[in-house]
Amino acid sequence: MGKIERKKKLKNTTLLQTAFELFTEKGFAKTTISDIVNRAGLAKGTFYLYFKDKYDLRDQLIIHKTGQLFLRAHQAIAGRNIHGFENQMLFVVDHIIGDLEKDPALLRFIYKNLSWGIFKHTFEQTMTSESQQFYEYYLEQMKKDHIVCEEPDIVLFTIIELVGSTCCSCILKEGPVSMEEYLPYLHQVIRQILTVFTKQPVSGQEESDNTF
Amino acid sequence: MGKIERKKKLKNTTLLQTAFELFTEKGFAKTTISDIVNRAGLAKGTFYLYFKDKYDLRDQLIIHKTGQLFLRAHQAIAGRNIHGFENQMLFVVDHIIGDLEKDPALLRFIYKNLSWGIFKHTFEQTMTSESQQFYEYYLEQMKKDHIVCEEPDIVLFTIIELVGSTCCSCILKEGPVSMEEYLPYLHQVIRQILTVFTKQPVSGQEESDNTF
Amino acid sequence: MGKIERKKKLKNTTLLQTAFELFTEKGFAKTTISDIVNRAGLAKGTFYLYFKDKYDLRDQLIIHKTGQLFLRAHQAIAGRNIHGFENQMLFVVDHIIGDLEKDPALLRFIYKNLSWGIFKHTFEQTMTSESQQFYEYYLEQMKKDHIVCEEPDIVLFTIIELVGSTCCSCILKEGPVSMEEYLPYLHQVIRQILTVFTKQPVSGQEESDNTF
Amino acid sequence: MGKIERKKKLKNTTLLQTAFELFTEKGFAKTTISDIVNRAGLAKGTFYLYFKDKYDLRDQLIIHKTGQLFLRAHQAIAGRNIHGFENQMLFVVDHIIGDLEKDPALLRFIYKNLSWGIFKHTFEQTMTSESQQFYEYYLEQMKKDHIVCEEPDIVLFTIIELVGSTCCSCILKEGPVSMEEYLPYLHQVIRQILTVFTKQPVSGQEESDNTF
DNA sequence: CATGAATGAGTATTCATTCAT
DNA sequence: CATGAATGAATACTCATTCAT
Repeated sequence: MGKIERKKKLKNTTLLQTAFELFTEKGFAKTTISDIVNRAGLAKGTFYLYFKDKYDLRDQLIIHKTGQLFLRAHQAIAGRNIHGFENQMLFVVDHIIGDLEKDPALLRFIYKNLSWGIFKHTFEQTMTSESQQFYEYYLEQMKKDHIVCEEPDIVLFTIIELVGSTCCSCILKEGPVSMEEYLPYLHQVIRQILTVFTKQPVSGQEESDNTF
Repeated sequence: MGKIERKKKLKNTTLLQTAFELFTEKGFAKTTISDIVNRAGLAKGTFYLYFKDKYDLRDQLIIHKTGQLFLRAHQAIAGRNIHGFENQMLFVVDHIIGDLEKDPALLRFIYKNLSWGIFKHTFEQTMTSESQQFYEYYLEQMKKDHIVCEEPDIVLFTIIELVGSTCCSCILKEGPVSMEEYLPYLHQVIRQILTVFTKQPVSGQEESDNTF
Repeated sequence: MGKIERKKKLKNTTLLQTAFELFTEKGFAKTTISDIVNRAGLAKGTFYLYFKDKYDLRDQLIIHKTGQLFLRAHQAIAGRNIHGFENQMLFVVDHIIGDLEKDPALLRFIYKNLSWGIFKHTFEQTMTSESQQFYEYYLEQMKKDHIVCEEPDIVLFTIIELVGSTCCSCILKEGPVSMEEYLPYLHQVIRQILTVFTKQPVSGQEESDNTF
Repeated sequence: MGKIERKKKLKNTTLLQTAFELFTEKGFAKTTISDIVNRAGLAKGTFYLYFKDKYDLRDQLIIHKTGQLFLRAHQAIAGRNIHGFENQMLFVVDHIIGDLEKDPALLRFIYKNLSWGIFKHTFEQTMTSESQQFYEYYLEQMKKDHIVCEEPDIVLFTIIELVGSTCCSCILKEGPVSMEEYLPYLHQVIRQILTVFTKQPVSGQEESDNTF
């Protein structure tokens, strides 16, 4: 019976994967269920065995894809030796922006829902592991740096909203500036946000603690 | 023949107005051209005399409605005696948020396109007078306060994106916090942004005025 | 503008006619809107300009077709010299049964809704002229024969229900007997019904009156 | 292995029972095989082990349910002391009408197929015991009352068709009259039919009883 | 300019039926 | 015998757009 379960899982994944390809290629609105199942090599009816409708699939996909964005940034930082919470956050932001610049279709798909996946867990049990992982990493790094933050959620929320929103304008639309031009300012704002809402430890020891 | 001109203008306005009602009532996707012309009391063909398609109408409407949002805030401030650029900006932000809280349907319609109207003019001639007025007011107030700002566009852009984006999450979605809870933090971030990217005049005369 | 009206009327009729052909050929359930508009040479959307859906069309058609059944019987009797109300009624019944025997597909379509069209008018203003004509003829003939009937509706209703129902069983289903065998019995029952619920004039003068 | 037989019988009954519930709740057309097996707690494939398709199931059900209608009337009469064939027939008719008035959903389901179950046996071996029982009771009672009837089938057929057909119109549709108003007339017609097609025994004892 | 009848491509969704397990 | 995942044909209905009047 494990065989059937595995087959089902595979079909689910195939459907998600194929749909994402088509959504980024032709856009969500112009992608039909037929397109998806045709490319996935499945029957139309099968789609409805796995998803309520196109919107259900899209929402699952947005959460999954935003989660991956954070996950990739999270994984990338693991290999580097980046000291200090602030620098880590900026690295993550840069990494995400880099991903989105390379893949504007992904950005268009996620649109301004960057923060969605991250804060779903606040209310629901079913945390998407990917974004949940990043969220825990975020809290952990604060702790490691002995940073005291009364409202870590609000700080993260503010940063993500700002990044997501400005990315959309700078990369996709004719925002007032290009992402390249905007980046230094964005960095500065993020630094300010972190400075204002967190209390850095007084002494300098933390630097040595941070080393890993 | 000014009479004909006036009639045309009226039809245009009626169409915009009716469409907005329907968009906020039933959502953009679920509103059909038929719905619009039926309620407007016009013929289907007439729609195409005034707009290219539903998307054209929507875009005009978003720009118009975001413009009005800024215009109303701008007009509201005129009656008050609010000193200091920062306080003025915060008043404007609060006023806009107040409007959006009262009318979530409007927020849903504008979605995260708050900054759209304001920066259209950067590239196009056809500036919507409403948002353009606010933009000029913004620059003027900076000048009045002898504030030096190298990139006023970027500052404004950052603030508007942040406000628009967080409004959507806090008011429409189950954002991590309610707007009420978030507002103090939003204020603080905006103040920081203004502080960092502008240079206040050296002398302290105004400073004392600003104190409240 | 009469031209457009005429065109609309024509399309409505074409749609009704074509649908009836298909309903009797393939049955109601197996006939699709596509079938209908294809054969009618019209566009799919046009169908919905004239009918709410397939069921709306069917109901209009049943009323129309039952009406015609009565109308044809009514017209046929005009040419004959049939004396006496009872004989006239039996002629009408026989004529209708004859039509239905010749066209079992029509019978299958009308199914057991023979009485529908006749008694719609009791409640609605919009009487289908065809069946309404017959109803008036029915009352008129009673009057001419000086027949007193307290509940002419109930008498007619009983007869029509009996005829419609037994026709279905004898012609379409494997009723206990064939229509041919059943007919004499049916006649006798109808005669009984008329005898019991009406009061014939006492004297024999009426015979001469009836002559036309 | 009577156990297996019993299990199969149970599933068959469950399926019939569940389907009937759904047919009367949502109508035949709107009830799907999925609906039926879901509520019955069986697998989809199992349905096809017991019935050819939905129509097969429906037909079995109509015959069964019409049979029960006659059976219940038959059982009810057993407890009473109703003398005379005519009175017995009227009691049966009233009992059936009573049942149908209490359960219009059942009437809608049976529609105008009341006579179906009764006369199936004329051709097929597989007589549904329920309706067959009534048929035999009907013949027996005639005999008991020394009633001579040349075509008992036709008499029964006429009565059942009339009852079924007028019930549908009076109870379900906006027939020209309500069932309550129609009932006396229906009784009279049935009495007439019995009178005309049967020969009462010469001796007058019962005759006087019957007269009312 | 205005109309609104006609169009027909386009799409989501359902559901009876099968068959490998 | 029983299951239920998979199928995919089948279909109703919508709606933006056009164009003859």
